[in-house]
Amino acid sequence: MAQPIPLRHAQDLLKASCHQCSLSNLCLPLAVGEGDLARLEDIVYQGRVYNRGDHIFEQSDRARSCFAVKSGAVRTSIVNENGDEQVTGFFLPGELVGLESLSGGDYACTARALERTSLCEFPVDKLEQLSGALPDLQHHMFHLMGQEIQTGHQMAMLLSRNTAEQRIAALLLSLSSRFQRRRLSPTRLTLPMPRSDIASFLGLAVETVSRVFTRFQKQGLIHAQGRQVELLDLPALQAVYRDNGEDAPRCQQHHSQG
Amino acid sequence: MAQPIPLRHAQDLLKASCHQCSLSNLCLPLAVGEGDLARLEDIVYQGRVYNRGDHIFEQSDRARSCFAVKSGAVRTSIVNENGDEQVTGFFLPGELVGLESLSGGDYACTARALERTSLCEFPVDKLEQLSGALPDLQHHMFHLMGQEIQTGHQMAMLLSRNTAEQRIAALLLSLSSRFQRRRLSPTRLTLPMPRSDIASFLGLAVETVSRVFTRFQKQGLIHAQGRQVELLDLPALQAVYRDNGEDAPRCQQHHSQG
DNA sequence: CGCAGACTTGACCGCGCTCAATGCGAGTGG
DNA sequence: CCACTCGCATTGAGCGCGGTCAAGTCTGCG
Repeated sequence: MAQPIPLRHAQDLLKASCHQCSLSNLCLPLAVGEGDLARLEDIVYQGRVYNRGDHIFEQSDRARSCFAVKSGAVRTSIVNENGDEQVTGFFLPGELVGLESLSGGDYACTARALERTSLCEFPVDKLEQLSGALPDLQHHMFHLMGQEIQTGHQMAMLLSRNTAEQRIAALLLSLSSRFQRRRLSPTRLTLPMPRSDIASFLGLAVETVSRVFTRFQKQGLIHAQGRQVELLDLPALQAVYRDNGEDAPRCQQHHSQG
Repeated sequence: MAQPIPLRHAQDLLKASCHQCSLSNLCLPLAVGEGDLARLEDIVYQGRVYNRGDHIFEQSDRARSCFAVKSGAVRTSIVNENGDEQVTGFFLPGELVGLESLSGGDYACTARALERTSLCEFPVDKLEQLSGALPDLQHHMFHLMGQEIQTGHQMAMLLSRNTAEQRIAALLLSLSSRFQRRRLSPTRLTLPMPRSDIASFLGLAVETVSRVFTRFQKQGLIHAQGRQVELLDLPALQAVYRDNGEDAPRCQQHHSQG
């Protein structure tokens, strides 16, 4: 996190530099050249800190900004007309939250900090202006949004055609590779979210998530204690994700083909 | 593919004008002023015609263009490493296919014509260049992509928290409103896709789709004969989508709350 | 008219949901 | 230091939605 920064004026704090950020190679700065980085720093509010549970933006509020995660973790969720909530995404350091706010209008989801989290804020109007001026930035924004769309389709596939075990394996593998991108261990993770968020995100009941975790543990795939998870056998997890674990088709399983 | 159009020079064929297109108020032209429309027409290949089943682009091919549907209908699908296919979207006249190709790289899905279909093709590189020059166009592209992301989240919600009846009601209502946008009847539709595509899109078995259609018919909500569907009671369909139809909670139903 | 592909209908059964009870820290006050 | 509580996580019992398998039925087309 970003606390031990020497206390200067708030101005300075908000204008800390992307140059020094360890995530600049995962975040927007990677899109622009050295010369243009100053212009990006010019529109960003850096280093805002949120505590666990703090709301970053709220569904139906006017969408003014999108955010890059600097440290901590964020979850987004939507509430439908029925009143029940679904988690739509988890965001780790280096990732952008609220890209869909570039559609203009209001936020389509609510974003909350899952733990102590610091964010950089990009006002959408300025980001749009700057994208018009910097082709590389525009290209990168298109790239990110395109990827977000693809992620959505992958998610739809996961939710509609895969068993509970496959969904959870997929989530663990996704987290693993995203931890690895940040040069953290891909096998020893601390989940930033409770089981209930995992359940909501994957379209399962909490009980099912819990049961699958214990099943994986008994099979020696993971070692889990609360939010501390060790992935003991990545290839096996990938096999679970791909074809539900066993090559021997013991019996018919849910959703075997379409 | 492009046969029964009066034979002129290919040049003329490809440069038919957005000015005259009845969909210009649903499509990209709506984003740019009269003066800039020529520049959009300049980069578009108009009026390419595809027959039912023709592939428009293929997953893993180099992503060169996105497409606007002029008439007919398109479906996109992805094939995962397991080899099974999932339909990820249906596209009707006025809608853009392959927006996620703006991520650069390869197409993440396959697009096929569901019936005789004509499309306008926008090369992504030129579209990107032009977006840099025309802020309104860039804004609109961001808008469209942001909406696509939101649609994905809605889809995830539908797939993970809703019953078969709710999913099918939602699809029918979606089609209804999209037909209405084009000033067609919102209650008498001809489905452009077979049941199997509906099933794949909604994460259901074909048999289930069929059963729900007959159930809806018996309840007087729709009248369906093959792909001809009449929506007899839109409010009731909306009620089904929202809370599974009945105000009396007769018994516990799948996914009642999260 | 017969064949193929799309759609429908029925029988059966399993995954994952609901309901309900229990285990397990962490924070609080006596 | 322990009793109490509250949130989170785990475990068990029971059952329904929707999937698979397997026949039909309908429709268009050569």
